[in-house]
Amino acid sequence: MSLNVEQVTTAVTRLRHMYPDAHCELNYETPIQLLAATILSAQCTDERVNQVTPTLFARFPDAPALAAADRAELEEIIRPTGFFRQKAKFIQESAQTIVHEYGGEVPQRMEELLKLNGVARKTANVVLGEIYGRAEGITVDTHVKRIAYRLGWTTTNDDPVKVEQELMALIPQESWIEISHLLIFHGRALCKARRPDCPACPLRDICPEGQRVIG
DNA sequence: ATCCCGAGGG
DNA sequence: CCCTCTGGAT
Repeated sequence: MSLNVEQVTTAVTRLRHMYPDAHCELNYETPIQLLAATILSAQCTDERVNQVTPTLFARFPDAPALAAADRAELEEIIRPTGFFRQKAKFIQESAQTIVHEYGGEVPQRMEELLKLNGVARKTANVVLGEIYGRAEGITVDTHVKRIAYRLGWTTTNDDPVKVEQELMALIPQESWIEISHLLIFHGRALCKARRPDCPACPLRDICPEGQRVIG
């Protein structure tokens, strides 16, 4: 067993102890609502997503409503999350496809989810893991990508698909859903993009980046 | 490689 | 001012 595989086991144990409640923090009631919230979460804190989704879901509660929504009204509601024109387009077109092609139900297969405009592997992995408990891959967002690279678990920091493949080869499948939540919580708390708090980090002894930082 | 895009922190 | 936040399409 390679060094990194042992490090992953060690890291998961420590992170689990540090963030026993790590989970998806997006608020939603239904699969289509999670899909919409996840699209909104691109380059945006989930805290801000949760500020707009109550209004969004009150006004457009399901796929038919989102599909038929007035685009300008939809854009206005989600504006604070940034990229609001693209996100409104993605949410509405996905809702229309789901209504017309999938009987109003969010598809349960990766292949079908990836056909939705605005949905790539990150969003598909969130939906599959959160709604159906299915781990076909690993959710690689900005936190997961950054921390995996710092830990030396991946060789690239700019190709999320390659990062996901390398992590899938390194991490046992039963941890695929959990690892993303743990790394996201860790990214927000300590292993931040700007000024990571390495002195407080429980992974410092197994982190090349942490040992380079002074403090 | 570039564009979409707002809000908060340093 | 610059950087970052559960990205994706062109």
